[in-house]
Amino acid sequence: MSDVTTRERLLDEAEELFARFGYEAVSVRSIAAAAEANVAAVNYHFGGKENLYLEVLRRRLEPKRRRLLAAMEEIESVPAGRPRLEMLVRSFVQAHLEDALTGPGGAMGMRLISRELAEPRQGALVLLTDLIGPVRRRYLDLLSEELPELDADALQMLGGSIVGQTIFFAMYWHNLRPGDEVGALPSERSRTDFPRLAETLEEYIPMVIDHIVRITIGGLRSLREGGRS
Amino acid sequence: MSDVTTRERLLDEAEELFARFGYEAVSVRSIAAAAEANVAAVNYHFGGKENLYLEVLRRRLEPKRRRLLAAMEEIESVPAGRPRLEMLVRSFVQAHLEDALTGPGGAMGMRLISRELAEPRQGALVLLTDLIGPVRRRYLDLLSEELPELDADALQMLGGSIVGQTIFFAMYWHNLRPGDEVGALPSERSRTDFPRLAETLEEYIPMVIDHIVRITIGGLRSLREGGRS
DNA sequence: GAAAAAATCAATCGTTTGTTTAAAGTGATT
DNA sequence: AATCACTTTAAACAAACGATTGATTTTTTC
Repeated sequence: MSDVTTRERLLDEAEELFARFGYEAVSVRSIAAAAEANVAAVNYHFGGKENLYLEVLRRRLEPKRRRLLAAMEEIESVPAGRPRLEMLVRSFVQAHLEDALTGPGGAMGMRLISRELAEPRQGALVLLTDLIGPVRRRYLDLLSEELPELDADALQMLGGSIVGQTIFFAMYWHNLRPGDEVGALPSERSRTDFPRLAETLEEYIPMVIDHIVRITIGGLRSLREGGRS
Repeated sequence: MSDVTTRERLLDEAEELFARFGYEAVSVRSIAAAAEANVAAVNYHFGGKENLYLEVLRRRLEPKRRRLLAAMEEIESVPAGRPRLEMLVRSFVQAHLEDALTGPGGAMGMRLISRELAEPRQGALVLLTDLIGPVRRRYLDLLSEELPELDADALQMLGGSIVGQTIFFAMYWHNLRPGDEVGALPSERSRTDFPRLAETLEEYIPMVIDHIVRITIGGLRSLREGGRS
């Protein structure tokens, strides 16, 4: 039939389904059906539903990891200073958000991650921290180099602010932004009065990146000044 | 047996289970068992699993809504200016985070909400926007009054920054912060090298509130200045 | 205290779940 | 053409799922 292997089709369809409905809500049968494969194919190729999920997660996380590492190496070649600090924040947000553009199913990666944060699965969270953990440590080291006056806790919280905003705006695009409900009546559409903010991901992403960078850099300034706001 | 009704026990246990494992992963049977009730009790009192979930959600959302409304009315009695702006941000973060302290099962509310953001259920998201939506609109109006130079999109994004950080730090406490795995070996414990940041919620919450407020107010300043950086 | 209403119970309904089995199919190597 | 490892297949498995039934118990109402 098609030239892509059953294994790959399973991964692709599983990713989409897992991202849309969550691990528990997706049955092995629905994955197999979407991939036009036999029910047993999941167990044959991956050894179970759980392993398939982990493989889906790993496949999405690995390029993100590499992208972050590449961005950090590029930054390390830049002399210290405020532009470097801004580059650091920007490249981090960019690396996460731009994944939503790469490839057809790329938009699913962030959903998977945000879901994993809200509903940590035994083993999946370990995989996540194992893959991303070292990058995160190195990133914090770079941040620390740039902001020696902040202690470990303050750095961690700064990182949390960046990650939190990034994940939220990713979730906003996928889950909160109105107007994409297929088959919805125009009256039902946009029953939430959230603004759409942007029409395409291509405009949304730089918009969000600029916003987060500006908030964070500005917030950082008041963090360094130390005093009451 | 106990003086609390079966209905209430079902709500309590369902909340805990839903928050910990997600809607799909929790069976009606496990809820009934935890509440020491019959399997049919869920259908008798709520008319199905889905309705029980919605009721759990509503019960958590309602006090949060009232708290936010009360906070806003208090703020409206304060003259405009920067302290009022900071109050606005602070009270919002506080209202969300402090819910994690009120009552025995209060910590579950935020988990439910963050999960709902990552995995929006048909109908549950409607409930959420119906209950929170009007409050949000009023909050944005207050923000707009304070920041007339920002357009609707910028205000929405500012709100996203606040919500994103708040939710992340709530999830961090529950899901990422190491050290609370019951029955875990000391070696398995804190396999993630995330800092604990605080030992109790009582110290964690003001710490996070201060951080978010500082970041946001500082970031806002650079947002108002408009120019680069 | 009898009648009515509300709540709880064990038992069971028809489906669906993830996984396993053994047989059949496939394409390359010998 | 035979052997081989690899893949796909239909069928079946026990277990668990949400929901329902009709009988029984508890509580309320008059």
